[in-house]
Amino acid sequence: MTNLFANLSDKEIKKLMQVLRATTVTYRKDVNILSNVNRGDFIAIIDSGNIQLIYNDYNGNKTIIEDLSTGEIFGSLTYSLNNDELSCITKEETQITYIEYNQITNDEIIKNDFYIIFVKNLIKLLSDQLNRSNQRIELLTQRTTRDKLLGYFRNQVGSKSNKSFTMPITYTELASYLSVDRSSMTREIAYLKEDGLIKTNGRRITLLY
Amino acid sequence: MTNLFANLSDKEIKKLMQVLRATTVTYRKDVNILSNVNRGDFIAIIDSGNIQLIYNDYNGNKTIIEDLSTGEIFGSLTYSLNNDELSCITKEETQITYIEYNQITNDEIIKNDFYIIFVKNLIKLLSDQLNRSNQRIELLTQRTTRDKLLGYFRNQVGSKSNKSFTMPITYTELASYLSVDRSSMTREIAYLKEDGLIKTNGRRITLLY
DNA sequence: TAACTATTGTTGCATTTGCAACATTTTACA
DNA sequence: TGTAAAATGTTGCAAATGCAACAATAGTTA
Repeated sequence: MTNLFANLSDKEIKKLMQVLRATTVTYRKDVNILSNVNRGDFIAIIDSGNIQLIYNDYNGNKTIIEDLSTGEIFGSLTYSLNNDELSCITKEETQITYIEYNQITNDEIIKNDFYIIFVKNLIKLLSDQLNRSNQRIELLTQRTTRDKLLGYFRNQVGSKSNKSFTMPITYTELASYLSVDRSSMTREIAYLKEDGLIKTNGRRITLLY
Repeated sequence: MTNLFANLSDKEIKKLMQVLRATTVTYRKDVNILSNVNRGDFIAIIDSGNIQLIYNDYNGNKTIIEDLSTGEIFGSLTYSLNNDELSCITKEETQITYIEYNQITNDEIIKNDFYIIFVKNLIKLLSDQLNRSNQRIELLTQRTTRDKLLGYFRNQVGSKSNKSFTMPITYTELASYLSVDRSSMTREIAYLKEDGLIKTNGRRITLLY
């Protein structure tokens, strides 16, 4: 369940979906879901499943811009999807709810007293997404692979005292997230171990400084 | 004037500011404005002036994460500002309006019928910011300086037919935005010219492909 | 307008990184 | 449980890039 409907009862959600004129679609695996979306500003909520936003370079390269799963949102509110350089591929069977941006403030919806909860949820969701994007920018602007890795590791550790964490994604995905070559990244992780800055045990990483 | 108050009359804005318990502060040049903010979620709107969000590396490096000016917003809704790795410096005399996040949905404000306009403005502002961040991520994830530059240039040209534009920022700032070494970037621009991909005349750039 | 500051241009060099081409290990699933 | 697919590890090499150290302009302000 997405946070877009947090603090709302099932009944209220149902009512909300109705006045928002929300539509729900289920896609098979490996479908480009934007190819048949009739445009206009919209929000898409991933009810279940997993999608990837992929940037198609003008010279044919593909870059995974973002990997989104249950509860996360995307759409023209988060990305400029009006160019054909972005495609959006389901990585498994995926259910998506679409809401048109203009419906968010339609005449009917604002009569409901729970509307304010919905609005606050939406603002929270957008700002969370913005925080994530900006956190990634912080990492991407690091000059070296080493600094990107250490930045990521420190984010994961946060303010925990034991300075350990288990990788929430694969190393392959991490390389994509940090936009570095995977093999070079593996090499740099080896150097980090040599230099005594980190210790690893499979997916478990400990900062030693 | 920020877009946060678009489509609202002066009277409505005044009322809104009052019920939002918004506060306005003016800072001198080169002040770290977050050092004395009493935290909690907030939105800051730049009424006039210019600020830079700066990431302070654990080893002393500083990176300009973002450069914001009149009309733009920042705050905990857009950045995790609770760590002390980010500082926020005014680059000139700057006036800022603060709104506490929790006030956005307080009891008083929702009685006003113009509230819905404010909400829609806020959502628009957040999503614009998100679009900007994500557009930057698209560039930062390009593997080479060449692709970053071409990506930026193509964004600037957009769908214009003449494929020309005038740089809205300095080359120095562009290097920071793309997170590449400035001198290397200058070199790459020279290569792009040699290869006949672009033509430049000072700040004026033309794509030739 | 003189003097200072910021921006832009240039180049040699060391280092980092991407790329390619593998071997090995783990995971998924029929 | 066996097999295919995905993830991880390794390494040589060429290319891209950061860094440093300048010179040359352009822009700003006393």
